[in-house]
Amino acid sequence: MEKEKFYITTPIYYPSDKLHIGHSYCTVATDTMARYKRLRGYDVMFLTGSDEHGQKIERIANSQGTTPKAYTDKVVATFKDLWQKLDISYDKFIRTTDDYHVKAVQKIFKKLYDQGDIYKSEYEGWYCTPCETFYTEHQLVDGKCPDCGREVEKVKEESYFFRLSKYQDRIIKYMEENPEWLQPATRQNEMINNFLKPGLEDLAVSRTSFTWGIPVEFDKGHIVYVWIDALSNYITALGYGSDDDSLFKKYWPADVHVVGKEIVRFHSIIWPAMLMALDIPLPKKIFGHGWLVINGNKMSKSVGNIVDPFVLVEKYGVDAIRYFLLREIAFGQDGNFSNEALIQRINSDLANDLGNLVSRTAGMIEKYFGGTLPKEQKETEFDSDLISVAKETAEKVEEKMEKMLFSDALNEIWTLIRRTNKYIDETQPWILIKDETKKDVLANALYNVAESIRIVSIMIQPFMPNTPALIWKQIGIKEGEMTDWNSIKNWGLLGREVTVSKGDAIFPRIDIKKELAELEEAMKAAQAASIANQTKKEEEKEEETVPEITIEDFLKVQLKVGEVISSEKVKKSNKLLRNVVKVGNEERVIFSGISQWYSPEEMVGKRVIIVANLKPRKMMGEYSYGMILAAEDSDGNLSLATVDKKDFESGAEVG
RNA sequence: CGCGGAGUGGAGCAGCUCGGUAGCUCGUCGGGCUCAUAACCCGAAGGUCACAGGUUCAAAUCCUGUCUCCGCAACCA
Repeated sequence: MEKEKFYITTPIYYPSDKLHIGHSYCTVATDTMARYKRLRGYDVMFLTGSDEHGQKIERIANSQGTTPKAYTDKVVATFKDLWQKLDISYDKFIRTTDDYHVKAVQKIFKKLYDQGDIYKSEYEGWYCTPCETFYTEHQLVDGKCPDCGREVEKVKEESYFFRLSKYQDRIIKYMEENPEWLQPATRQNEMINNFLKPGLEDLAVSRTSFTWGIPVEFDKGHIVYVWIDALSNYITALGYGSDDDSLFKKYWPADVHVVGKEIVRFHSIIWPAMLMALDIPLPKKIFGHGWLVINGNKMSKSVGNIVDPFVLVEKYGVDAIRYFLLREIAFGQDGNFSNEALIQRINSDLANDLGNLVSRTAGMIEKYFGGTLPKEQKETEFDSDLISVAKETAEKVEEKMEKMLFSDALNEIWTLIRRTNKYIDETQPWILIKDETKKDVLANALYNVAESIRIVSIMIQPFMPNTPALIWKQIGIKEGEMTDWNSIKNWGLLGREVTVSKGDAIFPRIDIKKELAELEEAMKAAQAASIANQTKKEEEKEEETVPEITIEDFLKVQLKVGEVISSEKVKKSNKLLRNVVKVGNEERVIFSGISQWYSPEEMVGKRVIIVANLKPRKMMGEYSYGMILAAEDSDGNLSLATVDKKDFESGAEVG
């Protein structure tokens, strides 16, 4: 009989930056599912990759004095390195710069154009010449460039459009008829309410404003924009649009696209519309997972709370990290990441519960029987409950895994681990050993514990690729029939004469206090290194580009001392303070993006230096009259420029 | 009234679709045990299920309203 196929994908990641623990989380989850399906006998295709085109990459490469291809080659190498460290068992890694992908995308584009699903038109936008960037109406800030604040000019850019609107009703209908299609269910409501019901607009699918991308074959100057380029990776990776599409025929439709919640929209609206247009079946499922948040905050470079997976793996090993990610966070929801929680989990679940169970079992078999259990064994009254829990666990784990409820599945496995620890207490081997006539009972008890460990070790395989082998070595079994998934439903498969060889602790306990301190430092060092790298480059660039000015230029800027009369946080903004500043006899409102470093209370009474003749600018619905000066260090921390005499006259000129 | 998510014992979460004894892990306290990685096992304390109304014999669960937090967006002079 031919194996059933299972095609699973991660998003393809954008190499504008290093990958962080959030990307790792997504990929680890996908990998775990892939491993699980392989264990269950499926013919699995697991795809991941990189999305390498676009203006941003072009710019970064330029700023580093290199080519986009050379730049992405470098970053993609670090992707692969990370996946290797995390034991990601992908079957294929697609790069959107791969030539088969490029050709296939061109074909797709042409086909859609020929059949009228793509048409040429132009879209109106705003162009900032210095930044060489297009903006849409709503991206503008007070009618100016959101990047540099300069004037923008209205331009029409020629572009190809995909008839997204045409597929709107079909997508809504599809979602309503297949409520399981987009998981978790709340995401579907979001899509329908936010995007589908208000109405879809046709989608601009080409650009002429940059060149790093896949050219539209029949219209030079146009580059295929991200939608068609990136999304089609899921089919081009299988050879769709190439001479050999046997893999595509075999594996498509995908069984599940695992994606982050921020890109659910693309995968549940644009991608299905494209597939409908191409007359290709839709993926069977889209799973939008949540984010890892750090102490309740989103991970972000500007906050500086990026967690580096390399550091963690280095310190605790892959299996512990993988376990933590999948156990601690309910898949589909946001979850907290913290070093404390990580170590807590490692100590309590891995070291105490699992590691110690293996240790004490191997220890007893060695100590009481010299390493091998005798054949003569006699049942105890506690056996049946342990055995039935083991059987139930196997069923429950399968149930949870089908729904990708990784945390729940692990929870079930740990229930069996705890039950096994309890069984040892119930049977009291250390008492039995004192009675020569009860050797058979003792042997049986230890056998059951070993058998339970065997079953546990099989079920944790998808989550922890390395630990099972360590356990097998200790309880004396080899990979094969005895480690097959189906064998977990078969209590007693392990030979009665178990031979152990006690080794080192699988998961040593961690001194939490000491470790936390060390970890903080390692993270900081890693961060500092990467930030230093960046800022160095930025500084070099700035030094080059900031021209000298004359004293006349400088005198155009009117600096004055102002006294902060009152200050309040601006609602809905995480950086802005609204300050009322007294400058001489007048009071003016000045907004300032410093609330991360200064509380409103602290601000009041400060004598700050302001730019007094700055053109007023509307922010958050109100005008700001001037700018409060602050210094910014290399980490982005701000410190206000103030005058050092506390009651210095406000309104005084600075120069 | 932009959209969405969340508010459950000290912490982190489950339960809410299909109303009916509030559950799990960690932590705390007490006990047991000693084979083991100061581990394991048992027990206890601790919750007006954000708040206010409503439906119902019965609401954490359904309905209405309010508040707070988070994300998207906007902004970050």
